[in-house]
Amino acid sequence: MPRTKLSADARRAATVETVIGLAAATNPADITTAQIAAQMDVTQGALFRHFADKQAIWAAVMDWTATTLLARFDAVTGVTPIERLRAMFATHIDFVVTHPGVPRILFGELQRDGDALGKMSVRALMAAYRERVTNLLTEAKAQSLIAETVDIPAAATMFLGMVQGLAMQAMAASDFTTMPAVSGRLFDLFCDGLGVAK
Amino acid sequence: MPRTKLSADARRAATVETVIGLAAATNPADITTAQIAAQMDVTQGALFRHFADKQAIWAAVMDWTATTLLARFDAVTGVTPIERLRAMFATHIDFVVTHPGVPRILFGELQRDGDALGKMSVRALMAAYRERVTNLLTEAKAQSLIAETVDIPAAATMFLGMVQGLAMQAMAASDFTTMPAVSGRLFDLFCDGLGVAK
DNA sequence: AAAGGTAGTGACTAATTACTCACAAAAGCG
DNA sequence: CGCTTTTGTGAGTAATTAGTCACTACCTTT
Repeated sequence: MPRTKLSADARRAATVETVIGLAAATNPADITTAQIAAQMDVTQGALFRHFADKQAIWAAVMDWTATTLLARFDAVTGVTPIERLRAMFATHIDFVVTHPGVPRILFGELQRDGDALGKMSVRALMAAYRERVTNLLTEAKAQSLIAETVDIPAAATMFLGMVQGLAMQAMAASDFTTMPAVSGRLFDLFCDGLGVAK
Repeated sequence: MPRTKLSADARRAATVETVIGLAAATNPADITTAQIAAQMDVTQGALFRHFADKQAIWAAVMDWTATTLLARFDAVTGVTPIERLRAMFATHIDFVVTHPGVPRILFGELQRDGDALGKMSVRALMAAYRERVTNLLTEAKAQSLIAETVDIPAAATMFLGMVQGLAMQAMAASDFTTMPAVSGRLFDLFCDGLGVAK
C-alpha cells in the first residue's frame, strides 16, 4: 500500500524506472505484472489503470529509453566530429553501465515476432542512432579527418556493432562494470580503421 | 501420429532441428512444448520421454550449435592467419543466414538469470570463439601481417562485436539475407584497423 | 514368431499469469 | 469544508502451459 498516491504521469514514470531496475537482475521475459506491482508497493490492478496492457508497459520503457538516450547523444560536445563520436560512444557505454536492464529489455523486444510495438521502437531507435553516426562520419570525411576511402555505411555498422557486442559480452559475463575500461581501446582501434591521424 | 518411430537419438536430433526451425519465425521465449510437438507430428508427452524438462531441450540446442559451429571454424582453411580469420567470419555469417533461429535462441539464453545451463553454454561457446580469434591474431602479429601495435584483446572484442552487431541488426530488420553483402566490406574495414597490407 | 524393451499416446493436473471490476480512499478544487 | 475526480484495492477469472503417467503399439532380437 502506497503511502501517497501518485499522479498518473508520475506513476507511469515510476513504473518505467521500476521495470528497468527489475530487468537488471531478471530476464525481462520472466518479469510479471505482479512482480512489478510488488516492487512498487502497489497492487497488480493499479498497473492496469495506467497501462492498457502489459505491452504498453514495454512500449513506455522503450519510449523513455529512446528519448533519454537520443537526448544525451544530442547534448554531446566536442570540437571535431571524431571527438563527438568518441563522446557519443562513451555516453552510450555509461548509459548502459548505469542502466544494465536497458540492453536486456532492448534485446528482449528485438526478439518479438512480426511488427510488435516494442520492436518497432527499437528499430526506430537504431535508425536514429545510425543516422547520427553516419552524419558525424560524413562530416569527418568532408573535413579530411578520416581517410577518403572509408566505407561509411560499413563504419556505421561497425560502430553500432561495437556497442552491441560489448553489451552482449557484458551480459554473457553478467558483469557490466568492465565495459568502460575496454571501450576506450576499442574506439582507438575503430579510429585506426578510419585512418584518423594521431 | 508419427509414421515411423524414431530412435531416442534420432528423436532428440529431430527435436533440435525443429526448435531451430521454429525459432526462425517465433520468439524463442514463446515457443511452447506443444508447438514443438505439433511441428514434429508427435504428442507433447513424447518430448518428455527424451528430455527431462524444457530446459534440457534448450541445452541440447545450444550443444548442437556449439559443436557444429566450432567444427566449421576448425575446418576453415587459408594460407595466412588473416585469410583464415576472413574465412571464419564468412563461415559464421553463412551459418547464421542458413539458421536464423540460432542467434535468436542464443540471445534468448543469454537473457537467463544467474548461471542457467543455457547461459553457461553460450558463455563457453563465446569463450572458445574468442580464443580462436585471439590465436589467429597473435599468429598474424608474429608473422608481421598486422601492425605491431595492434591491441589484440580489443581486436578480438571487435571481431565478435561485428558478428553480434550484424546479427542484431538483421533481427531488428527481420531480414538476414543482406548480411553476406555487408560482411565483406565490414571485414575490410576491420583489416584497415589492424594495418593489414593490401 | 514370441517376447521384451522402447517410443509414443492422450487425458489429466497444478501452477502461473494477464487482465477485470465493483468498491474505497485519497487529492485537489471551488 | 464538501464535492468531484482520480488513484488504488482486493478478490476474482479464464486461459495457457510444463510436466505426469498408465496404457498402447511398434520394432528388434533371439
